[in-house]
Amino acid sequence: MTDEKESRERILDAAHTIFLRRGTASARTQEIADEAGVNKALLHYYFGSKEALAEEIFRRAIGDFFPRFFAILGSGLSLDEKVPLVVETYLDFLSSRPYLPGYVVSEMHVHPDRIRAVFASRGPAPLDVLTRQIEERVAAGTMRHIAVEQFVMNLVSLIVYPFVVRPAMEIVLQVDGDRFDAFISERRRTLPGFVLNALRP
Amino acid sequence: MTDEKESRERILDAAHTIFLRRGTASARTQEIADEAGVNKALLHYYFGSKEALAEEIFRRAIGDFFPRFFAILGSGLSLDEKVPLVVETYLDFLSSRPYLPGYVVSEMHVHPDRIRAVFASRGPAPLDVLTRQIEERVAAGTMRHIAVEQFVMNLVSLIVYPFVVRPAMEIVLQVDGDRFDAFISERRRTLPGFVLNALRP
DNA sequence: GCGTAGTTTAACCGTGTGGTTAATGTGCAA
DNA sequence: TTGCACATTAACCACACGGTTAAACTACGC
Repeated sequence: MTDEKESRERILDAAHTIFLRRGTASARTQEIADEAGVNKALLHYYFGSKEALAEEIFRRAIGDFFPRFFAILGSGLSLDEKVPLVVETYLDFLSSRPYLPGYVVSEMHVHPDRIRAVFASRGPAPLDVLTRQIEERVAAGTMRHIAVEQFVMNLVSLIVYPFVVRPAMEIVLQVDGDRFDAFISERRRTLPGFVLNALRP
Repeated sequence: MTDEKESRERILDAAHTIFLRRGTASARTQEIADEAGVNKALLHYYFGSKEALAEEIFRRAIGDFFPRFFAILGSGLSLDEKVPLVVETYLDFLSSRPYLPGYVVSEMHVHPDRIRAVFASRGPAPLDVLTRQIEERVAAGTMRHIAVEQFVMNLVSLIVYPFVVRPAMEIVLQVDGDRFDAFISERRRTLPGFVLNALRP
């Protein structure tokens, strides 16, 4: 074929779609091949096995996740600027990728080894800038003390968790996408204040 | 056999163990049968299909989750008592069930329909008590306004999320269980203050 | 036009898996 | 002791699935 996009790329895109929707274990190589408009054998020609393809997709999915998050947290912005920016950026990012969080969680639950493989290449999270900012504020008496890891975990939890339980949310709130979006919009407004306020002395 | 526990119970226990560890799709009925010390056919004798068994396990897993949470939230305790109690209870609950959150998320991601089935039997979450308590405080000027759903979501996020990403946590923090436990202990201490503080006017 | 290396396909293959079957075991009521 | 319903098993089965193979198709340098 060699049509428009290269077959290899098309297979990757298709794999992404199918793996994220069905979960790796329930995804069928045939369905991926179909989605890519390609013979199933071609998929093995390029990637060797379903397993290898799955790892590639997982690496990409995670690669999207963390860097942009820690880029903001590690930047020179002040805390008061950082928190809203992280909230806004991350909520937008996740809003446009409904299947991503559930997929990542499922995958890391069954294949914790894969996380290790991904994190082996990048270093550990660079939190020194943030640490210093917190310490300064604490010293200045404008903020309660909190361990950096706890701070980051709180921030990430508040941002990501609703997407992780989105399927349940939509049923509990009796909604389809629209009301969920509204729910997230409200979080965009309120979360920064919530987090910053929580640490006032 | 009819040994000690009834076979049916033993199969359920085994299924719970295997499904939670491997994820439903990757779990093998043979492995469940082995774990239960039982012939594979017996499992079909009692439950008809792997699918049916999986639904039963999911229903139980979720059944453990929500009721005890909303029981506390709906109780007559004051907000200042409720929040710490929820944090404490829920963190303990999850600490002793490491695979539960990941399993539930995976499962609802691939089978959103199952959630609907479970929530059809119980009603929607009873949040009226909590709503009133928030309104009273807001009226008294001792609390910022916040929508109940947002309040609950924030609370649950902060409590559950670390367990959901536990496999990644343990790699990022370069730890096995002990340091994760310490991390959670610190949350038990700090979360109630964090949440309550966040809503001061 | 021809050779060659890289793509792509149709047709297979082995097997792991969920599920079935028919026979045997077990306890208990009459 | 027999009859009967429930419980349990060993041996099968069909087939969906991941993976293979050998041949054909393309493009491109010479």
